[in-house]
Amino acid sequence: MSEQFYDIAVDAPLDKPLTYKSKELAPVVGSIVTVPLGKRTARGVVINKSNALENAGFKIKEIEKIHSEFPQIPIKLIKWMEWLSNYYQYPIGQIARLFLPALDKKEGSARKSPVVPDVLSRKSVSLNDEQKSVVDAILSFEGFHTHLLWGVTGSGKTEVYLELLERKLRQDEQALVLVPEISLTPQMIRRFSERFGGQIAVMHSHLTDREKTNQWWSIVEGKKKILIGARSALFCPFKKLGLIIVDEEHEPSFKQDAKLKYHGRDAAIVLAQTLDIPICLGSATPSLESWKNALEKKYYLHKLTQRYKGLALPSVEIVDLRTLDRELVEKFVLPPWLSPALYTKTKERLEKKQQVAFFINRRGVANTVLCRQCGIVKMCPNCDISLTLHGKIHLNCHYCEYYESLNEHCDHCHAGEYSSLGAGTERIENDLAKLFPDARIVRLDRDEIQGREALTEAIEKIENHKVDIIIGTQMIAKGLDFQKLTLLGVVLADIGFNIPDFRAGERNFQLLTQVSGRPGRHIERGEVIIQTYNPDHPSLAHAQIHDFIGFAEFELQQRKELSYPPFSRMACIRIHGLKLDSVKRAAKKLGSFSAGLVKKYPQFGNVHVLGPAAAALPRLNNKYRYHMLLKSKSPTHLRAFIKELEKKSYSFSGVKVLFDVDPINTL
DNA sequence: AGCACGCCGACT
DNA sequence: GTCGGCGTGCTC
Repeated sequence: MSEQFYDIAVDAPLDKPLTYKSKELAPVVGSIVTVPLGKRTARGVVINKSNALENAGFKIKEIEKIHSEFPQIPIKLIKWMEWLSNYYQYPIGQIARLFLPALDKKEGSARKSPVVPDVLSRKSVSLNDEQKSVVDAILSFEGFHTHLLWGVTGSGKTEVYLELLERKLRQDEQALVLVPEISLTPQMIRRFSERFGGQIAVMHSHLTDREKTNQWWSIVEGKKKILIGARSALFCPFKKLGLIIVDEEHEPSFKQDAKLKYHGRDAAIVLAQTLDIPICLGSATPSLESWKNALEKKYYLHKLTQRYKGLALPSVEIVDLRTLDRELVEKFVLPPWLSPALYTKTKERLEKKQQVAFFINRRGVANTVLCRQCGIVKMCPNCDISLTLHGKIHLNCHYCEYYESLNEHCDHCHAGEYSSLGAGTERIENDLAKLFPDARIVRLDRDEIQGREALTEAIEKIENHKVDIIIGTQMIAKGLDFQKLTLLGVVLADIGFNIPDFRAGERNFQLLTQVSGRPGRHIERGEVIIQTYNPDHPSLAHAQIHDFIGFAEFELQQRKELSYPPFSRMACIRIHGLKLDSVKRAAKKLGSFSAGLVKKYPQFGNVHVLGPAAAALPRLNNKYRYHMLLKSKSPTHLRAFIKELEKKSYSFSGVKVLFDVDPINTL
């Protein structure tokens, strides 16, 4: 047998595959191998037969071993891997590793509790006409198409998913259902098992290595047909994948923020394209990226408009905190965060023995500053992003270098005093306990509820009506459905839309829409009260009338004017290191290097460089952090630009430069 | 990511 | 003297 060369993606942070040779072993593209690497060995995937010659300037080593216990990675998945590596600027060998299970194969031993519950009942669900026609429409296409399923809360997106899965299974194909990690509750897995019995596998980060390995093999060998998982489930090499569903496609948590910083939804779309299979994105409040694609007919839009049992959506009332009735506030002795309207309604509901929830959006930990009198928020004049308060008087923009110090009185009305936003759950709990001494209160937030059992316990208490008032953060926004809950108060909506991010409005709309779907799903029409200092904020006004289309239209116009995504692509360059001055110096050098690129090459003329500036958290884990944002209408040029910066980035000692393409978190 | 090499402080 | 701290550089 003659000697043959192979390009192998080895498990090391190298920017390209390495070349190895072999005489006796006959690996093929996709084989998992062990190769010598320096003074050690490493695993890798054969990604090419190479025509390299022996005199390439380095010594070509021999492949040590082929792992025939693993199936070969299909060529299409290798293509996808190459796309990921190229697009997200991450070493291909470290992507290859993600395809392999952590442990050796072993047949399932008796375990504590099965990952997927043993449910036998094959519940068949009947679809309404709208759902049926959506399923038919989606399945009428052959090969790769992206479908956007837009359905209001309670319109039965899951039924559509179940039917799509059923039909795919009949064709003897497998399917992948991607969901945000938080949605992967035992309740939701049960819902799928009730329909598909033992054909379900599950994959998420809370499983043990043994559990993950077993689930992995059950899909790879085709014993299980449907994999429900968080984004990491994308890396399972299916035997015969025929459909991908991405539920809650707008969820920012689909973006991984460490290592390979991929977006689960976007990577799924490219995977579907590579495999030439359909993909269905679902949401009640689609991301503007997806919505724009649907408007431009790049995605097929399918609508679900009818709610289950014809229940009306809750009424939403907006309370303007700037113009409270002082007399009433004093009469009831209310804390400053509580309006007479919300207080009175709460009282009414409690007297009717119904439940009331108080929602606090605590995401805005970054302190935004606003005038108590006129409600105007301090904004950056360059970026149209709210400024962030540091210490007592320092106002910084996190997108550019803009800085100012805070004046005593409002720059706009010259009368009101500034105050920074933030009212903790604990404070609210204490105040409510005083106002309603007989009410039983439960608090659901990260501090109070740790782990799945605590949450399940709290939910049971609420379901059995052992609780009258629920105080919670995002935790109560997600999919919870309580019989007796008829009133929900959003304590301070402003925290949500003033975080320093151009997507703040979008997130806020999504969140308000989501919480507004909670109350009144059973006994009577629900009611939502939103307290705010900015009653005219567009995300609020549209959420009030459950108007996604109107919101999207407005927001897209804004994004277009400021050329933010989806009208451009962004990349965040993160620069960090232990010494402030070397980080600063590296950041400055990268900044001027970037400016040079823009000037020198006409193709980079459409790349806009913002910063470099100190990151919102300027020191994290003992490391100083700077960042720089790139914005461009052309993804191709942006990628080429990043490649140039990457080459340059090796020249700084003691400083690390990381690339985040399509960043979700720019803090 | 590993692993080795190399250049400084502090300890038998 | 040398043991070991971790900054730096390389891996087909």
